[in-house]
Amino acid sequence: MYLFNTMGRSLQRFEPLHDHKVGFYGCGPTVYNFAHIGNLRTYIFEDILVRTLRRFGYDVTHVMNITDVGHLTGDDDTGEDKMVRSARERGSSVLEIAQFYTDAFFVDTQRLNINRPTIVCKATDHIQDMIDLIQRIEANGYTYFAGGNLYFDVSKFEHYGELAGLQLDQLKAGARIEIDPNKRNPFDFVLWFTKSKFENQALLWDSPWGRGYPGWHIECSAMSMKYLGEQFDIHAGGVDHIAVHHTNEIAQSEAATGHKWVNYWMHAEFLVLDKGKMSKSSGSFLTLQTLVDKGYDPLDYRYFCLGGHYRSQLSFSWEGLDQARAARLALVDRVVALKEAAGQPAHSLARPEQIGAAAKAYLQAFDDALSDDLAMPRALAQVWTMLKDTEIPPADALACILDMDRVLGLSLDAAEKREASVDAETVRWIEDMIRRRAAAKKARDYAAADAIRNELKAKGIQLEDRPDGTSWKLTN
RNA sequence: GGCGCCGUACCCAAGAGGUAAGGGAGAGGUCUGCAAAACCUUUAUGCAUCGGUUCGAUUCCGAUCGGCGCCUCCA
Repeated sequence: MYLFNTMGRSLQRFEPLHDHKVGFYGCGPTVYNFAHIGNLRTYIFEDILVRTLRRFGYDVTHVMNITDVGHLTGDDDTGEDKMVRSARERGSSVLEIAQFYTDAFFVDTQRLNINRPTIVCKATDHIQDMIDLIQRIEANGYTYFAGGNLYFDVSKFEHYGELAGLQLDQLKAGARIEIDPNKRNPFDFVLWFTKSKFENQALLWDSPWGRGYPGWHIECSAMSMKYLGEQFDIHAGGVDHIAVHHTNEIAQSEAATGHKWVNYWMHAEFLVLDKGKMSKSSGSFLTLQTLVDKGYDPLDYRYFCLGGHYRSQLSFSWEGLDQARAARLALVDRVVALKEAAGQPAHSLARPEQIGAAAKAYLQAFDDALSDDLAMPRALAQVWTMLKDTEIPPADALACILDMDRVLGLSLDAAEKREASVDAETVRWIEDMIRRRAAAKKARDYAAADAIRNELKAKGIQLEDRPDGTSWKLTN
């Protein structure tokens, strides 16, 4: 398969370090607030990546960090501060707050059918690993101590900025922020703080450089190497990480080990609103729960994300989400219909390799799209074209779509008539109404018949007259 | 100031140097007492604008306009 590697900005054939094993590290959430749907887009992308790699036979070890140290108390946004404050008043610790948002994060990802990473690791559980790594960097001569903090000296690292295409002399340092006067070079960054820039840094640890806390980039270097080795295959995150976070991770990691660290860098583009990216400061902070509260299924949002390529900005709108929901429900209906037509339970279906040639061609096209840098929109197009191909027997189509869903992650195997959830009493009532309407129709009293139909429709029940009688369904 | 991305039908969104996937929405039709559903058909001679390269560009190059991102924690 081919993946777009930010390092080199090109499509590259994916060759894992070790045979069929893939070491994958995805930057996880900073747990001082709820994740918003823009954040979630990136995790959906990573989920698609992992599912695709596994589909193609790789044994993936997926590591994700939980950043529960750093700027937890430095967040001066107003939104959720009361959360922190009330927790403190109740005697809760910052770590308990972190745990709260970590739990919330995994509730969201689970609702989106995002597979849990193989290893989830918290920064605060790995302080010693970070200290050990910093000492290696220090021993190799890449650091200096100033103003109470230990800095990484970017001028010592020859390839600094390669990932982002940065040329230090051309950057306008401090364009948007004041330069730390302790830095020799504006792009130097802190490995270990003893002088907090926040007044009440809550978490402190002893270290060779004094009591303090780690810099913001070191945790990813330390934890990824701990679980995946000093060199591994893929590292992913949002595009915003390219210039600073990942650039600094590379510098410190390779300064410590003296060799290449990561082979493939992948970055997901932003979900954008009319006015730009989603952020707290602009007041456009939508959580998955907000969508649920408005009546959407989390998978509507997953489907929405599947509609755009991960390397393109995706514009969010309620209209767009409505369209995704309509498409997803149509897909589910289709699968339900196929199940009935195929007349057999899903588990007894043909395995992919036993599917007929016609359907198999679509499966191949689907895989081809995935292997071309995860071209989900094209893969989705194959899904629909296959489903509308009348040449394909229902059983084949069903086996095919369920196999595709191993990557789509839309829970199509669980698709069933939503009508099954209606309670028995209501069903009896509906059936009674249908009988009364049938009688009215027989008497050619269409006004009465239509009145019954309208009454049901007002309750969200749609009647459908078929050659073999009248059936009903819930309206979308 | 530096770096980068994008501008495709009513909406979302693929794509490709050789004549525009898919979904949503809309329209027409079949069916129906009428609907609904389903199915069929259909909706960009056109891909921001202006130049250039080419037998040929929307796809390559340049300029312009517009939008967005990064250079600060940030998905």
